[in-house]
Amino acid sequence: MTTDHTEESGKEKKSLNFIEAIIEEDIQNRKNDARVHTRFPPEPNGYLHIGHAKSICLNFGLAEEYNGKCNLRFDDTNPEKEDTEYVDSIMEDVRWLGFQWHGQHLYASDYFDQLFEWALLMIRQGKAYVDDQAQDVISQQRGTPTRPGIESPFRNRSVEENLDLFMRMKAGEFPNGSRVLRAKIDMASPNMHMRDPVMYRILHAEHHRTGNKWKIYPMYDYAHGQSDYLEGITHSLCTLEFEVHRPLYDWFLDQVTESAYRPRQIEFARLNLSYTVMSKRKLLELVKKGYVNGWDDPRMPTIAGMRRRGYTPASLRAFADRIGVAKRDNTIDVGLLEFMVREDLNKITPRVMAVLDPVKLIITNYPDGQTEDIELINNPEDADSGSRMVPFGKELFIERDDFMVDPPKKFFRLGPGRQVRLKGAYVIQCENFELDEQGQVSTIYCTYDPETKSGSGSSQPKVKGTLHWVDASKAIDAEVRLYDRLFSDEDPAGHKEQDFLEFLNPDSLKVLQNCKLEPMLATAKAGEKFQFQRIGYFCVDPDSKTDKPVFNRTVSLKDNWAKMNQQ
RNA sequence: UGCCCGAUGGUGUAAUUGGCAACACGUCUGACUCUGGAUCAGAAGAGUUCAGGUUCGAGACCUGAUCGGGCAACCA
Repeated sequence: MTTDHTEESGKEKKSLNFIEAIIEEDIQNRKNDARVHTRFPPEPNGYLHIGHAKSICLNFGLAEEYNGKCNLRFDDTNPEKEDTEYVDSIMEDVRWLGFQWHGQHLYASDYFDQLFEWALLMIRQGKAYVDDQAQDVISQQRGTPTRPGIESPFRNRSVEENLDLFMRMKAGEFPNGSRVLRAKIDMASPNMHMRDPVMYRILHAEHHRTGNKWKIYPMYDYAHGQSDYLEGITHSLCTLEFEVHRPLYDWFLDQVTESAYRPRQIEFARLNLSYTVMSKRKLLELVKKGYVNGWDDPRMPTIAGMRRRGYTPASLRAFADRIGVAKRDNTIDVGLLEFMVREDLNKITPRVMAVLDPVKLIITNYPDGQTEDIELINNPEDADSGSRMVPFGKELFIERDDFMVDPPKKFFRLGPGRQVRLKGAYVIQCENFELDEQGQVSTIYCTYDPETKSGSGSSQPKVKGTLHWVDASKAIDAEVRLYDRLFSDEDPAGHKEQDFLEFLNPDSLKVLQNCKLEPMLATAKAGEKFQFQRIGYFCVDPDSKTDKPVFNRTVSLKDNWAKMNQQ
């Protein structure tokens, strides 16, 4: 969304997206009494993902922006697929994102009685009929996009017979699939959806809310618009694939009302994110086949997964705002999402010391047995965040990456003879190092200059690098889970010949076991977020135990050194 | 051979009575820095899918084409 600063007024004038433009025009014309009432209508058959987050932010955001209301309505017209488990997770996700729906949460199944009455009305008006044909016959008669369909032999039976049959369908007299109720529209319509679409099918299935009351269930096209109408929805937002359904949405409304009030369906392009998949089917497959550890695996683009990963609601909302909304197909660079979290986390997150891949460093001239407390600022971006004391001693751990036996000139860290600052403490100089049998650096020996303590103000040697560290004797052990993109291909689902699973990134999860953290982190609670100084943003995973903290990497810090090395 | 959408830098989104294309991410420079983070300063990068037309003037309007997406569940 672009803002433009008008100099005279000093006010921000936001440019409108196409939906806002429609809404403002409707308000202008006092359409529907100038009300704005949207709804978020998930089917409770899976977990919400970032694409839904876009829709949630849109619907609830528009309601807020125009002093309107937004309902949460579960589209539960298919008892075979839907479950209460999902209802709960969806409500949790919406609330977590920071939105509150208007009144109670609602269900399409709340309207089954009314929908049935209206169906009866349509039958009486000769606008609907019961078709006894098998599914594949009906399907064949529907024709193709380029060839008109043909009319069902049952299309013109009497109102009485239709009424009788439909009542008996409701009563459960017929088996699944034996009959349907169809709208009588136009089998020759160039729009496939207008070729006598099915309104009701027979389903002897237990519904998660209505139990065994119903043996027939309404189809989406029939139920959705009527539900909107019953709730007083004014702007019914959905994704592009429903564009061709709109004439049907309007047609069904025409059959039951002549009132001036009308909900309007508006379609927008769904979100696509690079390096991931978004379809429920594919996400389900990842879970079912065990490629990830459940719906809330931090690598999943689900809201639950992102929450566990450490994303904040504010960052997701900012993301939704930034990507805007339009009708053209789009693929958002996942880098933008990452930028949004960093931006938020940078402001709110306490900085802490954590060494992921530790190597021992001994300060040879530091007195044996001495320790001291070093004061560290919690967050330089937040003046109110204060400071804390962190233990420092003769033996420390530093990051293995921060030392090179034979460093290049541009390497600003430690190497034989080189000087660096230990963050918040002293300047040290590397005097020596030891290798183990594998040739890996096992211990680094340094000397320190007591005069260089942080804040001492004394003229200090200029050093190029500053390292993070932890006191070896006081550090706590932790497990750290490093997450990377789940797929190594930008568009894993976009290959005709190859299955998306072939593009799974084998390194999407790296578990580090011997990480060393500053002591204060022992008491961090699940969900708490930190910046591991110089590394990235991390949060405490629910798997965390008091004696075994577990941290998830939300996103790494921007790393120019790594970038330089790639080139 | 049908119907419905869409097309603006690498990626998104703007340009609201037609007035010489803006913002964000990314990229590249440089400054600063006790996070190679953040911040700050700057740069490159599109002439708006193409061809006609209307107009003094078109990314916006008209016509045609091209390309991309969607539509043939008793799914939503």
